[in-house]
Amino acid sequence: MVRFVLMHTFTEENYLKTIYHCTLASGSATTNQIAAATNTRAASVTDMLKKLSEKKLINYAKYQGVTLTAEGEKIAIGVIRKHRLWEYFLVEKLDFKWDEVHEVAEELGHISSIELIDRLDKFMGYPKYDPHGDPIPDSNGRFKRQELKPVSGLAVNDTGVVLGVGDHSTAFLQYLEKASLTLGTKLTVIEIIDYDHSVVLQIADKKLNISREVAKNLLVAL
Amino acid sequence: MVRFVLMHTFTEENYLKTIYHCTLASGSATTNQIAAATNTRAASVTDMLKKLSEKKLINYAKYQGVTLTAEGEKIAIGVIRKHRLWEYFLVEKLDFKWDEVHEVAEELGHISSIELIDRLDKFMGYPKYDPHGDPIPDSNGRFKRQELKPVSGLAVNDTGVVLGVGDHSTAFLQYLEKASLTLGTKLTVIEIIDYDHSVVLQIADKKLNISREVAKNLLVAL
DNA sequence: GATAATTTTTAGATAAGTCTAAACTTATGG
DNA sequence: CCATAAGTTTAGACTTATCTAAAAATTATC
Ligand SMILES: [Mn+2]
Ligand SMILES: [Mn+2]
Ligand SMILES: [Mn+2]
Ligand SMILES: [Mn+2]
Repeated sequence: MVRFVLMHTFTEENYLKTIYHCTLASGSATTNQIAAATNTRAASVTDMLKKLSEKKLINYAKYQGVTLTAEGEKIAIGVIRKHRLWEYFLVEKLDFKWDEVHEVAEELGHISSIELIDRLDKFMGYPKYDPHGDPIPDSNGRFKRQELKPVSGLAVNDTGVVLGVGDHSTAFLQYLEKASLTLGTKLTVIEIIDYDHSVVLQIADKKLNISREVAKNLLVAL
Repeated sequence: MVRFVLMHTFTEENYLKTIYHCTLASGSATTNQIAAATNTRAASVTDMLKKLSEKKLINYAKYQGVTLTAEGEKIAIGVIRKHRLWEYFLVEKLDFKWDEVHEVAEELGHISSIELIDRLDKFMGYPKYDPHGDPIPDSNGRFKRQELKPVSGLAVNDTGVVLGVGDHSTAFLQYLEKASLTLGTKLTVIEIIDYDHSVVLQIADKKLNISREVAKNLLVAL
């Protein structure tokens, strides 16, 4: 099978992507975080960190966690671009639901051809956001991060439009689907229950109560 | 990354597909043939044959070559279905040329999801032939083999329509493209040169001389 | 039918990625 | 400020897929 010069393995790309996401989510990427996210053991992660460090894709000092180098980040963003474009394709062209696409896109996102992904991008009209509201980097790796707030951060009478999720699990996405809390939904906070911090929302002419857990992972633009 | 129960590795699938193609092309699949086709060494092939044999995907007896079992053939045809559907997609939807798609489809053809490929098939309207004229198996693995003849097998005054190629190399496909010998072209044999067995064709209002080598790999329906 | 040429298999290594168990650092809280 | 917990790394092993070199089997040739 084809492997191009300067190509990185499926596995290496996966680690880089994971490090990127960990850093974004929690400000840093530690061995255990990466192990949890990649479903491997800490010892395996350490091995890979050494390898990526030698390839100058991450900055690594024993026991100190890691950050991506410019080159490592470029690769990570490339993988994320592929992943999100494929998710968009699966939902918009092949009629998958938003909770069904992540696993398949995980595989598709490692197909090496850049030509392929650029043509796919063009075919779909250069979409800006994936089915979960996450921004799709352009072919130069540029994208705007949306300024989104979790519903748990809103006050009573605040209004927002659902534009993203903080949890991409099938379970959460299916819950939202069922509750009609899909992307683009406009909502207003009616009440915040003291006892359990659950939130009562007004959506069109209906009221809906969501738990704090849900509120934290439901992201809106004001 | 996801690996399903009863899934086979990328590599195993590749060997099965290669064995299928060898058997079709030359009636049998030998260690050296497989090694040449997969760009590996005979010793590596032997190792894999033992493994596939243990999994009951091939019938293997030392020194005697191999054949696919029913299960092995089913997997091979599944991979071929994916490969050809992706080639169709690349040409019809993403505007790749027929000589550019094989390598990319080689990667895409190993994405595990059956759901994906069935939806892709539907999205494209259940195409019957890939960009090289090869039949695309349906979701039950069924397909009709076309009865095609190489132009080298025609006699003077015979007429045919180009519907397939015997050589899928970039070089050959580009040659055909340049010579306007694309799929669907109608041709008549005007003359067969004794000296080198080259063939003079009448195509619309033009004459074209092709070598015996080309004539052998240009497949037509009468 | 013996010998030479070809093909295939075995033996022994290597590289990538993973694991468990044990050792080592760093962080914490009494 | 040190003892223990938590987090990380090392050591050693395993699996998959590959290789080269050498041995064995098959096939072709005289
Ligand atoms: Mn995803
Ligand atoms: Mn997504
Ligand atoms: Mn092909
Ligand atoms: Mn083809």
